[in-house]
Amino acid sequence: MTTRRRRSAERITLSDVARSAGCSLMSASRALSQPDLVSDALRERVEQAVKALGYVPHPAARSLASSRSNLVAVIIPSLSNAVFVDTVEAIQRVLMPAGYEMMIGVSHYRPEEDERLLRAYLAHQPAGLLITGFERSDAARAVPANYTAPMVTLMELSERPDDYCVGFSQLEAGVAMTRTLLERGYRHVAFAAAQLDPRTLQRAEGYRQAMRQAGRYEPTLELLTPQLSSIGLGAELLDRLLAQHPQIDAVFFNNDDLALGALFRAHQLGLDVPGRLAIAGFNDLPAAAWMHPALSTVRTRRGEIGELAAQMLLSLMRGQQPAERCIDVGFEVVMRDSA
Amino acid sequence: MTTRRRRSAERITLSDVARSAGCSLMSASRALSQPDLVSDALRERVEQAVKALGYVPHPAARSLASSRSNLVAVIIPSLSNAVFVDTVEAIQRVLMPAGYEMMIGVSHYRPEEDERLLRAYLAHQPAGLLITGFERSDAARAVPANYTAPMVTLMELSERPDDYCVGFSQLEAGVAMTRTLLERGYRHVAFAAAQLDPRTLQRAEGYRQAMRQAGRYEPTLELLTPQLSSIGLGAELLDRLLAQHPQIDAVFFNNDDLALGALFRAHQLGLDVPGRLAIAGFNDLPAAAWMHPALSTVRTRRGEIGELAAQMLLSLMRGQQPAERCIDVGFEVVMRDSA
DNA sequence: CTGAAAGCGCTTACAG
DNA sequence: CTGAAAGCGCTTACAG
Repeated sequence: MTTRRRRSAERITLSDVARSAGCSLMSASRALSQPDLVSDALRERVEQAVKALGYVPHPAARSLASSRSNLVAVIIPSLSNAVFVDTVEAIQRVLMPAGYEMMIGVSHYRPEEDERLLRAYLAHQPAGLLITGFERSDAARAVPANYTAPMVTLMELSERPDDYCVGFSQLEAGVAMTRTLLERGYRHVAFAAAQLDPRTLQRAEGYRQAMRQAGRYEPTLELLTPQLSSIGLGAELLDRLLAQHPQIDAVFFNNDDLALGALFRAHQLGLDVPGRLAIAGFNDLPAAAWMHPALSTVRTRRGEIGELAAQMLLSLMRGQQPAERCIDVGFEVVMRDSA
Repeated sequence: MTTRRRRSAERITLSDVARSAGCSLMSASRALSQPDLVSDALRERVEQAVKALGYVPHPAARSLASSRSNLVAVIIPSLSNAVFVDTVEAIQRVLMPAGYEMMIGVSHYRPEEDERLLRAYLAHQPAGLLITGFERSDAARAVPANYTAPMVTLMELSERPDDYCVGFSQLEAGVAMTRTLLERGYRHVAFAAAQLDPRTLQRAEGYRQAMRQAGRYEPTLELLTPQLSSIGLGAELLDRLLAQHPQIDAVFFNNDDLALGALFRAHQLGLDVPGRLAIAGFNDLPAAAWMHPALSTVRTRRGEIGELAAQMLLSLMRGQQPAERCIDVGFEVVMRDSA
């Protein structure tokens, strides 16, 4: 037996299955992909052959021939952020049983990387795309149009009529926590954020609007840094804020990691929270409720975002229009003991 | 112009590039994949054509024709566990610049799921595989042998001569922390664990060996539950341990999430840590050092594991033998204030 | 250094 | 309900 090229361990192909089932290659193909269009007898023979030979379809061949795939590309900024992990887990829970596989790309909050991933994944002819946020260069936004794959955006909301999305208003969430703090009587409310991705900046804008509206906005009370968020950074930001603006009586941190760090530091400094200084976070990570004092924060529904976005994508991939193009899952201000 | 089948937006193919560059299809192919074998002039014309047309290679076609791909399959048990996130991030940091893309599969600590993912990913003809742990059914272990893709195992160590791996001895780590606790004078050291994956059980065995060796082993001091680890569960396990065995003076938790929960609960109960009860964890997550009291734990080098494993896989995918087949990155017992 | 041809493993109209 | 043929976009020996 002379094979011109050695296949890795003589892969079992659909034509082996067909031969073993005593039918044509394409009947075998049909028996697997459109079983309804085939006689019961044939279907059974093919299924047995598949089992007997241990046949596994070749995704690349299928994708090349059909210009479709069972791949869903998911692009997120970070895996270190529990928010995106929860979202991805939820996505997987709905996509996997439906027979899809995920390609997860992590952009590390870098726009160029986000766009590179988008292009690279599109080349794989994914059946669908799940991407984070709308901010993207015009060129990058134009790319998906050349492909037929449906796309649902996570985390943010859009007014454009041709967008599909599941998220919540980051700006409104920023407004809501700031207002709550002001209503509780805090006068000098600082805002501290790291990373500075679009959603962070939207929340910052919300903070600004609420402060302006209350006539209490002071630009110097905003502390923004491009560094990556971490517990340690939260502690550091608290130090800086306290040194520069001893008059502050509350800090709204852009996420719980930072707020946790600030809470730890406050404890080290013997600072009374919330007596001397109130501290609030964003996301409601598991540790938030366990801290002493328990952290006040904004609860985000990232599991729901992942689940609903994946379901919407599933509809689109099946050629159905979802009931809503953009779903607002909302958020919830959760005041505990720290503010 | 009659196209028999409508391609999605008339994809630009390599033959478009060849036509535009005024050369044959296969010279174009060579100019891209083996540029050294081609004249400078040709290479430049092809490169220009690629740029002008915005050509993007079709991964499925390439993979089908060459029976190779730029996909590396990574299978981990969980993304909620920061340990695996750190590992995956490190893997991505070395694989991405080398031109590979990752398919991440999450098994949720379910052996069937782990094996299903292994088979599914293998069908994609990945260039390489990175999997977690060795425990796998014989059938599943046999599968990769049919494929040529090299495979490196994460987290554990192996004695078998044909395994590639990067990890550390989970058993030794369990022994080390238990011994340290005993040396510090704790007499009734309990062990609490959730999830019960192979690595957890190896650590439990380490605990058992150390306790037996010290003549202090009591089976009832082991609290094992198949539930998923979480801060809340840690608090719960502490309650149960305290109720059933008031005599315990130390608890070694299988991971930091559980230990953190126990620390929070101890604070709520007004329990003196480590005076009345010592608490130790495993992994050294970022929050561990910030707790009050700071958590004693076992530091694991998961970033290093990911990095070295990816580098080893890179060598193997290039056909080179790595210097070592199994790398032991070790671990470090970090005693802080909680024990 | 360059090219014509075959082939990777599958699916898709089109006939029967 | 079933089959013969063409084609998806690329790479790989083999010639020249």
